[in-house]
Amino acid sequence: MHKTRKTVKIKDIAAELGVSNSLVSKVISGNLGTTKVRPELQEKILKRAKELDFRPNPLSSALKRGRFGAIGLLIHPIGVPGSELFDNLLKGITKELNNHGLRLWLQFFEDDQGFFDFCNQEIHRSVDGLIVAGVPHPTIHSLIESLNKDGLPIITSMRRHTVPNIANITYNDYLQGKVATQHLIEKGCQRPAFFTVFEAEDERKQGYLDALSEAEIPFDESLIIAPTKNHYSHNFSFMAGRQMTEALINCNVHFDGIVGQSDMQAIGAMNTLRERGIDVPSQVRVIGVDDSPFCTASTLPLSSVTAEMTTIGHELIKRLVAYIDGDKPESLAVPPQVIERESTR
Amino acid sequence: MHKTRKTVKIKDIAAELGVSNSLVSKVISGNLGTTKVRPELQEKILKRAKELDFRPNPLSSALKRGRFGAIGLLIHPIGVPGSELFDNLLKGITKELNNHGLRLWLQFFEDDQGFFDFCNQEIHRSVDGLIVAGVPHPTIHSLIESLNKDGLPIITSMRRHTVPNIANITYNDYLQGKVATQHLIEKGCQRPAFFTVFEAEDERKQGYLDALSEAEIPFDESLIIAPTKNHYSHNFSFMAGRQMTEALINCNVHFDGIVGQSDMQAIGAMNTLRERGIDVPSQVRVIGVDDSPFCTASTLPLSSVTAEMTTIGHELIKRLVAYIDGDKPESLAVPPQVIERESTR
DNA sequence: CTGAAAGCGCTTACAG
DNA sequence: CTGAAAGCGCTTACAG
Repeated sequence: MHKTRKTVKIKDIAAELGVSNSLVSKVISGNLGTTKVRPELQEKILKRAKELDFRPNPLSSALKRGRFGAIGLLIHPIGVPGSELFDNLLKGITKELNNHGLRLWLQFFEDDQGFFDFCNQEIHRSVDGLIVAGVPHPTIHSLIESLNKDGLPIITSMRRHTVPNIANITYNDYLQGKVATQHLIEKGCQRPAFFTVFEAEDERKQGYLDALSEAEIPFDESLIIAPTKNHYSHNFSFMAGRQMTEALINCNVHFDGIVGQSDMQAIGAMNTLRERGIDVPSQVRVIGVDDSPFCTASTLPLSSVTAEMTTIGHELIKRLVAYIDGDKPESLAVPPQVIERESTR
Repeated sequence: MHKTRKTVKIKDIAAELGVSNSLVSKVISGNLGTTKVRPELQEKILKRAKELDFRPNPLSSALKRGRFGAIGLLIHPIGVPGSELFDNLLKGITKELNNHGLRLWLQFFEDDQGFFDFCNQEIHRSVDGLIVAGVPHPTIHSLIESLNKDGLPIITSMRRHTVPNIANITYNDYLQGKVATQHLIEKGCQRPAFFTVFEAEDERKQGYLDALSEAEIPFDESLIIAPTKNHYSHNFSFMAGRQMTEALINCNVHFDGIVGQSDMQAIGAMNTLRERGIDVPSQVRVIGVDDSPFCTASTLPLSSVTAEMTTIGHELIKRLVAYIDGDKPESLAVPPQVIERESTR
């Protein structure tokens, strides 16, 4: 066994100064309550505590208070590889947690089983609140609901299939589609194509349609195109972007812009366009989604629409903290920004 | 305040079954010690605990046992954006932690101040061991050493400037340089160029030199090239790769391969080569480092050498767990793999 | 075979 | 002005 850590305890200080444990605890925590203490004694206690670098054992405090001073983050790590969406979320969460003096328990889960395992691991028994993020399968929804009903404050950050009665904070698909399209229109596009994904509903597509109609540009069905294969990792890929671009060209569709569903798709599109002798941005302007590191790594820097994951992280914590204090939070879809680069200049 | 969570406690079960708290605790934890219990009573206790979904409060157990059942991870998140090195590390760590039934406290720090703040946040008072990862400034070394001397098991995962007397687990720079070069030589390169970075010592370069000499290829100084600007975020960038490639071409250096210091550099190089009408891989073979998502997103898929971050994560936890149990661990530099793609075929 | 009791290190309502 | 005492929910050496 590793050498045990020596730690200063309240009773050590109390014994040394000849006062009670209670007084030391109260002075140090600042929770005097009805207690009065002589300023010079208070001073003396604080001074000694500082000298000894005393810190209350968080376990004992938590046990006594019934608060853990911690929140749990349960992540289902699906996302476009390299997009850094998850990294930015984590950055936002940890930063905001520090503002509240809270700590973070982190756990990943790959599938439903992983989520059930988590519930068996009792992390939810060690936190004051929980965030569940990712694109998990709806089978875990009832478990999330039941944890919440048992009194655990929970907020999710899921893209689809939100849990009934649980606030959800995520990016704004609708506005992402809309502002990306508006950006192309502002730059002069009259026939922007739209890459879609293999899904029943697509809010981004609605954003695209609304942007067109607000600009009084007639909608042409042939400008909407989907990948040929329905698999999550394929839908947003480089190859999907290439395939859809090939398809547009081969079908002789006239288009002067492309709204991708990811930066990877958009870069795939740019490469195909270039190979076919079509210039970006003079002949076709291209914009992606996520504002990932790929944008500045491609041959021609790619314009993109942000996902605002850092902001989402901040909001998750702010609202979870309020929730723990009794305010049931509202859902939120954070509006995106357009980041303009050479691909749409 | 949010509705308090109702939880089943040991004494609830004990009261209900008319036995002592002690017996319930012992039966459930499986630590009977010298205690004997009638099988049918044992059965009854376990059955009821299961029915009520009883889980011991981890805080109480930890307080009593003096073990927290948790380890801390303190990350200094520098790394090539989009490389996913950090994500993979985290994946390895969390997976291995689950095997040991341990939980993870996560904290980021941007600079020295962040590290000191962390130490004020007492996370190290709530964990059985600590991992410090990244490329932090050496000013925090003494603090790490002193935490360790106070009895906290610590392992680092740092690239340079390891802390004296603290085991360090990271990727193997030397072998990365060597196997990348060997791969190019196997593919027929006789004059591979080597991108270096703006640093005093460069283990990868030594790997390159040894690979050449083992293959009896004479070393030509003009094949070694560095970026023109010394800034961390520039050293490994796309633009650095372009600049170094331009420089090689402009100086009329004859070369038939490139070993990059990152995938971004290598992709920058491939783009420049292509623009200058030089074919990859037939005229110049290119290989990167990190095996990041960029490799399959570039126009021509890029061969790369892995960083093995998931393995590093596993090893960190395995060794930290052993350390907590009393075995002071050794350092380790995990050997890389070559992932062959079109850029070196 | 089983339980009473002490204790992990705090916090706080209550009594002087 | 200050302290004794109870208690958070477990665990375990010890006594029957």
